[in-house]
Amino acid sequence: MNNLHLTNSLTNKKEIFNPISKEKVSLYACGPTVYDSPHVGNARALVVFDLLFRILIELYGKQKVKYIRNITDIDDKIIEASKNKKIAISDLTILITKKFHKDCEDLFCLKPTKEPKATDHVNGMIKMTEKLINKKVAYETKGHVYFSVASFKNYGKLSNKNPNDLKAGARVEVSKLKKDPLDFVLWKPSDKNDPGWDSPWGRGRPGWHLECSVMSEKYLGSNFDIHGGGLDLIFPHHENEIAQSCVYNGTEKFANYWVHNGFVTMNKEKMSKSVGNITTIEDATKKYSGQVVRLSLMSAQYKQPLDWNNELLVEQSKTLDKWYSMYSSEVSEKTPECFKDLLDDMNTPLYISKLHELFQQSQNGIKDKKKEFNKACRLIGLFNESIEDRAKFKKSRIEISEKYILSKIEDRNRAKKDGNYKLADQIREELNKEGIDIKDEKGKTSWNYK
RNA sequence: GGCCACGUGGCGGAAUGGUUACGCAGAGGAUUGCAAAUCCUUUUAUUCCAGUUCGAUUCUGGACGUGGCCUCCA
Repeated sequence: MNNLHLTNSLTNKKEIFNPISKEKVSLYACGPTVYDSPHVGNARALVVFDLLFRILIELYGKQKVKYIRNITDIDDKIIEASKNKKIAISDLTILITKKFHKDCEDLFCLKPTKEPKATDHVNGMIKMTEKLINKKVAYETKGHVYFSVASFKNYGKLSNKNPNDLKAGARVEVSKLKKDPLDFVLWKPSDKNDPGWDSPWGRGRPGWHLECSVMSEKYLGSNFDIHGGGLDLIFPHHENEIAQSCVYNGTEKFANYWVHNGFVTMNKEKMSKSVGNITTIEDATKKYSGQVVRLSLMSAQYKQPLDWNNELLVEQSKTLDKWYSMYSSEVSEKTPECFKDLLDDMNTPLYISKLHELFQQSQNGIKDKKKEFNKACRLIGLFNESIEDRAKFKKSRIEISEKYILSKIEDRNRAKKDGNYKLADQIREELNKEGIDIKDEKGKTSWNYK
């Protein structure tokens, strides 16, 4: 496979990816709402689109790919969280944004080309709302502005939903201000104490969907290549984005390809804050390291569910330990052969199986395979930390000192010399329990953090 | 109720109209004082029923099961 293929949610089919221009390839991914620590579910989307970014860079060149990932820093959940935690909104959003950036770094995600914030684009959102009202697809009632879904003929195309079915199945309390239960908010009034901006409809704040329409248009144009996000954003978020943007821009097409990642689950159930079954990225990376978390997130193809459990993490940990024995700063220049597996709708499990193969060939000393293996690992964001840094991380997890370890090893070697293998084995086992691996090779004893 | 995805060996997880995935675990061997690590060899699978076909795990239909969206969510 020489061309990138992606499953396009618009058609629900795997399609050949043809960018609008090879000189300017565009990717927009929905970023976090900064109200609470990001969890592993968020990490999956982060890693999936980071990987897609890397693939596009490999294909078209770093300078030619634009990757925009927004930060939602105004939202009802943020207001609520700031009240509950008794923290000022700006303090909260700054704190969580910092945490998010730390998580991105720990997971070895490349920085997006731009990371626009919603609050920096409120004017654009007001302008978009005004234009939608002028175009008669939006209406104002009592300081609220709604988008009229009935005025957009393609509504439901992305999520494969029939607006009539949606009405029949509506199980949410519908605001009386709406003309139609399906209509969604572009602008709403803010209470005195809540954040708000002056607008033609009074002091208020934007609806959630609006920001992505405004920011994608500003940085990528009215028609761009790929829009990504989690499966749960298809409806209503992305559906509403399409409706707004197409009417606003007067275009038929918004994003040409929609790519959606599957969920991380816990015991087969979706990991989500509302269910309460979350692991934060911070906790996961502290316990297992960012690389192991990253590798684990790539162990299933991005559209499939991925169950998060200790066995998975332990297994990937072992794999990475093994692979690190072939770590090298000498990296092949060439794109590895197995890159084609990534081109096939980002088939990471197949790609990883090729890494195992390359590892084995490197181990067996086959020419240039070690360089190729190192290149292939780096291509998907692995091997970004040196052996020393990795050892440092492992060291941070154990309590005993290096001095103590060395003295114990000396004790053990003495016991071995004396033929007291029982004592030697006992010492080895003790160190093992403390998180230290011992090996005797060619008459020399070496040790490593587990 | 509407729509969608999925059901592969002990576990995770790819692929495929006929032929080895891969990893972990298990078994045997090399190595080792014994281990560990590594290498070599190896056992185990396509939910059920019907159809299309010379042949189906793969295509079609149905059954059963699991999960998701339809409300904030990655």
